Amino acid sequence: MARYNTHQKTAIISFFTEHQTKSYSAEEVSSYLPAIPRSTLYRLLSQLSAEGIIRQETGVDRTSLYRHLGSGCPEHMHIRCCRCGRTEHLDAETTRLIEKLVASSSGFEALDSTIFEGLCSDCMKERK
Amino acid sequence: MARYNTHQKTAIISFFTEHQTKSYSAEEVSSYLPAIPRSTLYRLLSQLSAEGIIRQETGVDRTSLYRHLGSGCPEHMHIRCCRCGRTEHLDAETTRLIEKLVASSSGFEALDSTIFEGLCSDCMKERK
DNA sequence: TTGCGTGCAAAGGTTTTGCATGGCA
DNA sequence: TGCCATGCAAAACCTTTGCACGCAA
Repeated sequence: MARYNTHQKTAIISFFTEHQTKSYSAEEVSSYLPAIPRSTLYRLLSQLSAEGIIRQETGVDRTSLYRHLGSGCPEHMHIRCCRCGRTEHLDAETTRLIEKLVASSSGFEALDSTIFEGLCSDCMKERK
Repeated sequence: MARYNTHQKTAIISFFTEHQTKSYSAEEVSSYLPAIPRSTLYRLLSQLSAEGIIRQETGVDRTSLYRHLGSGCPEHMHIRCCRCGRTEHLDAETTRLIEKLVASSSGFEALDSTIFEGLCSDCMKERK
Protein backbone atom coordinates (compact mmCIF):
# COMPACT_ATOMS: atom_id res chain seq x y z
CA MET A 1 0.00 0.00 0.00
CA ALA A 2 1.03 3.58 -0.44
CA ARG A 3 3.42 4.99 2.08
CA TYR A 4 4.78 8.26 0.75
CA ASN A 5 2.91 11.45 -0.04
CA THR A 6 4.50 12.81 -3.15
CA HIS A 7 3.53 16.01 -4.93
CA GLN A 8 2.17 14.00 -7.80
CA LYS A 9 -0.23 12.20 -5.54
CA THR A 10 -1.17 15.38 -3.72
CA ALA A 11 -1.76 17.16 -7.01
CA ILE A 12 -4.12 14.48 -8.25
CA ILE A 13 -6.06 14.40 -4.99
CA SER A 14 -6.39 18.18 -5.15
CA PHE A 15 -7.60 17.95 -8.70
CA PHE A 16 -10.41 15.61 -7.76
CA THR A 17 -11.26 17.52 -4.62
CA GLU A 18 -11.70 20.63 -6.71
CA HIS A 19 -13.52 18.90 -9.54
CA GLN A 20 -16.41 16.97 -8.13
CA THR A 21 -19.07 17.72 -10.67
CA LYS A 22 -18.26 15.05 -13.16
CA SER A 23 -16.06 12.12 -14.10
CA TYR A 24 -12.78 12.67 -15.89
CA SER A 25 -10.79 10.59 -18.31
CA ALA A 26 -7.08 10.04 -17.76
CA GLU A 27 -6.63 12.30 -20.77
CA GLU A 28 -8.54 15.13 -19.11
CA VAL A 29 -6.75 14.77 -15.80
CA SER A 30 -3.51 14.79 -17.71
CA SER A 31 -4.40 18.02 -19.47
CA TYR A 32 -4.89 19.66 -16.08
CA LEU A 33 -1.68 18.18 -14.71
CA PRO A 34 0.64 18.12 -17.73
CA ALA A 35 3.74 17.66 -15.59
CA ILE A 36 2.72 14.21 -14.53
CA PRO A 37 3.59 11.51 -17.05
CA ARG A 38 0.93 9.03 -18.05
CA SER A 39 2.61 6.09 -16.39
CA THR A 40 2.63 7.83 -13.04
CA LEU A 41 -0.84 9.16 -13.59
CA TYR A 42 -2.28 5.72 -14.25
CA ARG A 43 -0.38 4.26 -11.32
CA LEU A 44 -1.76 6.88 -8.98
CA LEU A 45 -5.25 6.75 -10.41
CA SER A 46 -5.29 3.05 -9.76
CA GLN A 47 -3.85 3.48 -6.29
CA LEU A 48 -6.34 6.17 -5.34
CA SER A 49 -9.15 3.93 -6.54
CA ALA A 50 -7.88 1.15 -4.31
CA GLU A 51 -7.69 3.55 -1.40
CA GLY A 52 -11.27 4.57 -1.98
CA ILE A 53 -10.50 8.21 -2.66
CA ILE A 54 -11.67 8.18 -6.24
CA ARG A 55 -13.55 5.60 -8.23
CA GLN A 56 -13.03 4.19 -11.63
CA GLU A 57 -15.91 3.85 -14.07
CA THR A 58 -16.34 2.74 -17.64
CA GLY A 59 -17.22 5.44 -20.15
CA VAL A 60 -19.33 5.09 -23.28
CA ASP A 61 -16.22 4.53 -25.35
CA ARG A 62 -15.09 1.93 -22.80
CA THR A 63 -12.15 3.90 -21.57
CA SER A 64 -11.81 4.61 -17.87
CA LEU A 65 -13.31 7.59 -16.14
CA TYR A 66 -12.40 8.68 -12.66
CA ARG A 67 -14.50 10.51 -10.14
CA HIS A 68 -14.08 11.76 -6.60
CA LEU A 69 -15.74 9.19 -4.41
CA GLY A 70 -17.24 11.70 -2.06
CA SER A 71 -18.85 13.49 -4.95
CA GLY A 72 -22.30 14.54 -3.95
CA CYS A 73 -23.27 14.91 -7.54
CA PRO A 74 -25.82 12.35 -8.63
CA GLU A 75 -25.72 11.43 -12.25
CA HIS A 76 -28.08 9.46 -14.36
CA MET A 77 -27.55 6.14 -16.01
CA HIS A 78 -27.23 5.91 -19.76
CA ILE A 79 -28.37 3.52 -22.40
CA ARG A 80 -26.50 3.05 -25.61
CA CYS A 81 -27.79 1.37 -28.73
CA CYS A 82 -25.46 -1.49 -29.60
CA ARG A 83 -26.42 -1.17 -33.25
CA CYS A 84 -26.29 2.53 -34.06
CA GLY A 85 -24.47 3.86 -31.01
CA ARG A 86 -27.18 6.35 -30.08
CA THR A 87 -26.86 7.17 -26.40
CA GLU A 88 -29.54 8.63 -24.17
CA HIS A 89 -29.85 9.09 -20.47
CA LEU A 90 -32.44 7.66 -18.16
CA ASP A 91 -34.42 10.07 -16.05
CA ALA A 92 -33.38 10.61 -12.45
CA GLU A 93 -36.35 8.76 -11.05
CA THR A 94 -35.64 5.62 -13.04
CA THR A 95 -31.97 5.83 -12.16
CA ARG A 96 -32.72 5.98 -8.43
CA LEU A 97 -35.22 3.15 -8.69
CA ILE A 98 -32.69 0.92 -10.40
CA GLU A 99 -30.04 1.81 -7.83
CA LYS A 100 -32.37 0.65 -5.09
CA LEU A 101 -33.26 -2.55 -6.88
CA VAL A 102 -29.63 -3.41 -7.44
CA ALA A 103 -28.70 -2.58 -3.87
CA SER A 104 -31.41 -4.70 -2.34
CA SER A 105 -30.67 -7.58 -4.65
CA SER A 106 -26.88 -7.63 -4.51
CA GLY A 107 -25.76 -5.62 -1.51
CA PHE A 108 -23.68 -3.48 -3.85
CA GLU A 109 -23.99 0.26 -3.94
CA ALA A 110 -24.64 0.68 -7.63
CA LEU A 111 -23.11 3.60 -9.44
CA ASP A 112 -25.22 6.04 -11.32
CA SER A 113 -22.67 5.82 -14.09
CA THR A 114 -23.93 2.55 -15.47
CA ILE A 115 -24.35 2.34 -19.20
CA PHE A 116 -26.95 -0.07 -20.43
CA GLU A 117 -26.60 -1.57 -23.84
CA GLY A 118 -29.67 -2.24 -25.89
CA LEU A 119 -31.54 -1.58 -29.07
CA CYS A 120 -33.12 1.78 -29.65
CA SER A 121 -36.61 1.99 -31.06
CA ASP A 122 -35.41 2.83 -34.56
CA CYS A 123 -33.07 -0.13 -34.67
CA MET A 124 -35.76 -2.41 -33.34
CA LYS A 125 -37.92 -1.47 -36.31
CA GLU A 126 -35.11 -2.17 -38.74
CA ARG A 127 -34.73 -5.60 -37.29
CA LYS A 128 -36.93 -7.85 -39.36
CA MET B 1 -24.15 -1.71 -46.83
CA ALA B 2 -23.12 -5.26 -47.51
CA ARG B 3 -23.76 -6.64 -50.93
CA TYR B 4 -21.85 -9.88 -51.39
CA ASN B 5 -22.21 -13.15 -49.55
CA THR B 6 -18.75 -14.51 -49.10
CA HIS B 7 -17.87 -17.76 -47.35
CA GLN B 8 -16.29 -15.82 -44.52
CA LYS B 9 -19.54 -14.05 -43.85
CA THR B 10 -21.55 -17.24 -44.21
CA ALA B 11 -19.19 -19.07 -41.86
CA ILE B 12 -19.59 -16.44 -39.17
CA ILE B 13 -23.36 -16.39 -39.49
CA SER B 14 -23.39 -20.20 -39.22
CA PHE B 15 -21.23 -20.01 -36.16
CA PHE B 16 -23.64 -17.73 -34.38
CA THR B 17 -26.68 -19.64 -35.57
CA GLU B 18 -25.23 -22.78 -34.05
CA HIS B 19 -24.00 -21.11 -30.88
CA GLN B 20 -26.85 -19.22 -29.31
CA THR B 21 -26.32 -20.06 -25.67
CA LYS B 22 -23.84 -17.37 -24.81
CA SER B 23 -21.82 -14.41 -26.02
CA TYR B 24 -18.44 -14.90 -27.65
CA SER B 25 -15.33 -12.80 -27.79
CA ALA B 26 -13.61 -12.17 -31.12
CA GLU B 27 -10.89 -14.43 -29.77
CA GLU B 28 -13.32 -17.29 -29.28
CA VAL B 29 -14.98 -16.87 -32.65
CA SER B 30 -11.53 -16.84 -34.18
CA SER B 31 -10.61 -20.10 -32.50
CA TYR B 32 -13.64 -21.70 -34.12
CA LEU B 33 -12.88 -20.14 -37.49
CA PRO B 34 -9.09 -20.04 -37.62
CA ALA B 35 -9.02 -19.50 -41.37
CA ILE B 36 -10.50 -16.04 -41.06
CA PRO B 37 -7.96 -13.34 -40.23
CA ARG B 38 -8.72 -10.93 -37.43
CA SER B 39 -9.12 -7.94 -39.68
CA THR B 40 -11.80 -9.66 -41.71
CA LEU B 41 -13.37 -11.08 -38.58
CA TYR B 42 -13.72 -7.68 -36.97
CA ARG B 43 -14.99 -6.16 -40.18
CA LEU B 44 -17.67 -8.80 -40.50
CA LEU B 45 -18.55 -8.76 -36.82
CA SER B 46 -19.12 -5.06 -37.08
CA GLN B 47 -21.09 -5.42 -40.28
CA LEU B 48 -23.29 -8.18 -38.88
CA SER B 49 -23.99 -6.02 -35.84
CA ALA B 50 -25.06 -3.20 -38.12
CA GLU B 51 -27.29 -5.58 -40.03
CA GLY B 52 -28.94 -6.69 -36.83
CA ILE B 53 -27.89 -10.31 -37.12
CA ILE B 54 -25.68 -10.33 -34.08
CA ARG B 55 -25.19 -7.79 -31.35
CA GLN B 56 -22.12 -6.39 -29.74
CA GLU B 57 -21.84 -6.14 -25.99
CA THR B 58 -19.21 -5.02 -23.53
CA GLY B 59 -17.65 -7.74 -21.40
CA VAL B 60 -16.35 -7.42 -17.85
CA ASP B 61 -12.86 -6.79 -19.16
CA ARG B 62 -14.31 -4.19 -21.53
CA THR B 63 -13.54 -6.11 -24.67
CA SER B 64 -16.33 -6.83 -27.12
CA LEU B 65 -18.59 -9.82 -26.95
CA TYR B 66 -20.88 -10.86 -29.76
CA ARG B 67 -24.12 -12.74 -29.55
CA HIS B 68 -26.75 -13.96 -31.99
CA LEU B 69 -29.53 -11.41 -31.87
CA GLY B 70 -32.29 -13.94 -32.05
CA SER B 71 -30.85 -15.77 -29.09
CA GLY B 72 -33.69 -16.89 -26.89
CA CYS B 73 -31.34 -17.28 -24.02
CA PRO B 74 -31.97 -14.81 -21.24
CA GLU B 75 -28.98 -13.89 -19.18
CA HIS B 76 -28.69 -11.94 -16.00
CA MET B 77 -27.09 -8.60 -15.45
CA HIS B 78 -23.86 -8.32 -13.51
CA ILE B 79 -22.45 -5.93 -11.02
CA ARG B 80 -18.76 -5.38 -10.66
CA CYS B 81 -17.00 -3.68 -7.77
CA CYS B 82 -15.01 -0.78 -9.13
CA ARG B 83 -12.60 -1.07 -6.21
CA CYS B 84 -11.78 -4.77 -5.89
CA GLY B 85 -13.16 -6.10 -9.14
CA ARG B 86 -15.45 -8.65 -7.53
CA THR B 87 -18.24 -9.50 -9.93
CA GLU B 88 -21.58 -11.05 -9.08
CA HIS B 89 -24.76 -11.52 -11.00
CA LEU B 90 -28.18 -10.18 -10.24
CA ASP B 91 -30.99 -12.65 -9.91
CA ALA B 92 -33.31 -13.21 -12.86
CA GLU B 93 -36.22 -11.42 -11.26
CA THR B 94 -34.24 -8.26 -10.63
CA THR B 95 -32.80 -8.42 -14.13
CA ARG B 96 -36.27 -8.62 -15.70
CA LEU B 97 -37.56 -5.82 -13.51
CA ILE B 98 -34.74 -3.54 -14.53
CA GLU B 99 -35.24 -4.40 -18.18
CA LYS B 100 -38.86 -3.32 -17.89
CA LEU B 101 -37.98 -0.11 -16.08
CA VAL B 102 -35.42 0.83 -18.70
CA ALA B 103 -37.77 -0.03 -21.54
CA SER B 104 -40.63 2.04 -20.21
CA SER B 105 -38.38 4.96 -19.44
CA SER B 106 -36.27 5.08 -22.58
CA GLY B 107 -38.01 3.05 -25.26
CA PHE B 108 -34.87 0.99 -25.61
CA GLU B 109 -34.90 -2.76 -25.34
CA ALA B 110 -32.26 -3.15 -22.66
CA LEU B 111 -29.87 -6.03 -22.88
CA ASP B 112 -29.52 -8.50 -20.07
CA SER B 113 -25.78 -8.22 -20.53
CA THR B 114 -25.47 -4.94 -18.69
CA ILE B 115 -22.70 -4.71 -16.14
CA PHE B 116 -23.28 -2.33 -13.28
CA GLU B 117 -20.34 -0.81 -11.54
CA GLY B 118 -20.50 -0.15 -7.86
CA LEU B 119 -18.97 -0.78 -4.50
CA CYS B 120 -19.37 -4.20 -2.91
CA SER B 121 -20.26 -4.47 0.75
CA ASP B 122 -16.69 -5.23 1.82
CA CYS B 123 -15.30 -2.22 0.00
CA MET B 124 -18.02 -0.01 1.41
CA LYS B 125 -16.85 -0.94 4.91
CA GLU B 126 -13.24 -0.15 4.06
CA ARG B 127 -14.30 3.26 2.94
CA LYS B 128 -13.94 5.51 5.95
C1' DT C 1 19.84 5.87 4.88
C1' DT C 2 16.22 2.92 3.12
C1' DG C 3 13.26 1.51 -0.10
C1' DC C 4 9.08 3.38 -2.21
C1' DG C 5 7.76 6.29 -6.07
C1' DT C 6 8.90 8.44 -10.34
C1' DG C 7 10.04 9.03 -15.20
C1' DC C 8 11.28 7.19 -19.45
C1' DA C 9 10.68 4.09 -22.93
C1' DA C 10 8.97 0.17 -24.54
C1' DA C 11 5.57 -3.49 -24.48
C1' DG C 12 0.84 -5.23 -24.02
C1' DG C 13 -3.74 -6.39 -25.96
C1' DT C 14 -7.71 -5.30 -28.70
C1' DT C 15 -9.40 -3.19 -32.65
C1' DT C 16 -8.79 -0.38 -36.90
C1' DT C 17 -6.97 0.95 -41.34
C1' DG C 18 -4.33 1.35 -46.04
C1' DC C 19 -3.64 -0.89 -49.97
C1' DA C 20 -3.19 -4.31 -53.51
C1' DT C 21 -5.36 -8.50 -54.76
C1' DG C 22 -9.13 -11.72 -55.13
C1' DG C 23 -13.79 -13.19 -55.88
C1' DC C 24 -18.99 -12.49 -56.05
C1' DA C 25 -22.74 -11.14 -58.92
C1' DT D 1 -16.57 -6.91 -66.02
C1' DG D 2 -17.15 -3.94 -62.08
C1' DC D 3 -17.00 -3.34 -57.58
C1' DC D 4 -17.05 -5.11 -52.97
C1' DA D 5 -14.56 -7.90 -49.71
C1' DT D 6 -10.41 -10.08 -48.31
C1' DG D 7 -5.71 -10.58 -46.50
C1' DC D 8 -1.58 -8.85 -44.97
C1' DA D 9 0.90 -5.76 -42.37
C1' DA D 10 1.18 -1.92 -39.87
C1' DA D 11 -0.96 1.52 -37.06
C1' DA D 12 -3.92 3.33 -33.46
C1' DC D 13 -5.39 3.39 -28.97
C1' DC D 14 -5.42 3.06 -23.99
C1' DT D 15 -3.01 1.10 -20.35
C1' DT D 16 0.71 -1.54 -18.14
C1' DT D 17 5.42 -2.73 -17.04
C1' DG D 18 10.79 -2.96 -16.46
C1' DC D 19 14.36 -0.59 -14.82
C1' DA D 20 17.48 2.86 -12.99
C1' DC D 21 17.31 7.04 -10.54
C1' DG D 22 15.36 10.33 -7.19
C1' DC D 23 13.16 11.64 -3.18
C1' DA D 24 10.09 11.18 1.15
C1' DA D 25 10.43 9.75 5.77
